[in-house]
Amino acid sequence: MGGQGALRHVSKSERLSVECAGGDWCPITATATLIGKKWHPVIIHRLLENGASGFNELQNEVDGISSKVLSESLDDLEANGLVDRTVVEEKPVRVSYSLTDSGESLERVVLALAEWGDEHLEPACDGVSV
Amino acid sequence: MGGQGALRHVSKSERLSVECAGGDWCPITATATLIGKKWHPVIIHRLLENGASGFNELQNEVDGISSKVLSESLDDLEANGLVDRTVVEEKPVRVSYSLTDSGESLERVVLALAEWGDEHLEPACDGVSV
DNA sequence: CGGTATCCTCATTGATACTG
DNA sequence: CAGTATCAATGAGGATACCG
Repeated sequence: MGGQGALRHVSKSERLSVECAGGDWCPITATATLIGKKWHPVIIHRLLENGASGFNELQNEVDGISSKVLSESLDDLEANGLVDRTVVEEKPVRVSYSLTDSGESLERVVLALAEWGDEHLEPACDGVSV
Repeated sequence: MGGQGALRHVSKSERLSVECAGGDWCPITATATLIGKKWHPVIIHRLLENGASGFNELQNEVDGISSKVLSESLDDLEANGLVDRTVVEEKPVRVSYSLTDSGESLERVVLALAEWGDEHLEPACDGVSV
């Protein structure tokens, strides 16, 4: 996948540096806008952990999210091709949310987020580093 | 303050999974709250790229940010021990913002963000434009 | 240069309630 | 189970102006 074979010979960090410089489109801001919606990363993380889930199932796992916000988030995520919504025609009818390929590729990001927070923000432990 | 006691050998992903489950403190949300402020990741990225920078210097590099928001962001970042503010007593007096150790450790996160956006959101693929 | 102080507006959330 | 509808509250972000 990722068939944009046009780019070559420029190192990734170089490109990123240039792209975020100013005036240009910035992948960081773009991504942050996409998944920086407060609940999005958690939802994705849950989906990553548990695989396909139903709506209420998801709501239970996220803790604190309202159905409205979950619905909106899912909507947004779906619109951006990150999650897949499938209606399972059984009885009772269920809806299954799962990550698309693109969504799964966010694992690195979400994990990076989680690990950093885990290492630098732990609440119960002593103060933050100096 | 070592009082954490027994630190079991639980895999990292296992811990993260548990921590984000529900009711508990969640490192993902916590981190997202910290650096998900729309401009924070970009600021950090710029600092990562260019090293210590002055206020206006930073404002120029970020493109589009107002002094107010930059000020607030920097404030927030500093309060969370991510950036360091140093007044350089020269002439003319300057202020230098740089990343703390903790801030630099965000490189993985920011890079993950940037790379993902670069690979999945490229504007040319979408037909967005000025 | 390096910020603060206002004011204003739009986006997002949360609570609650209701539906198929 | 899986949402949608409303409404009120919050707050982040932008524009502009001003100060040391």
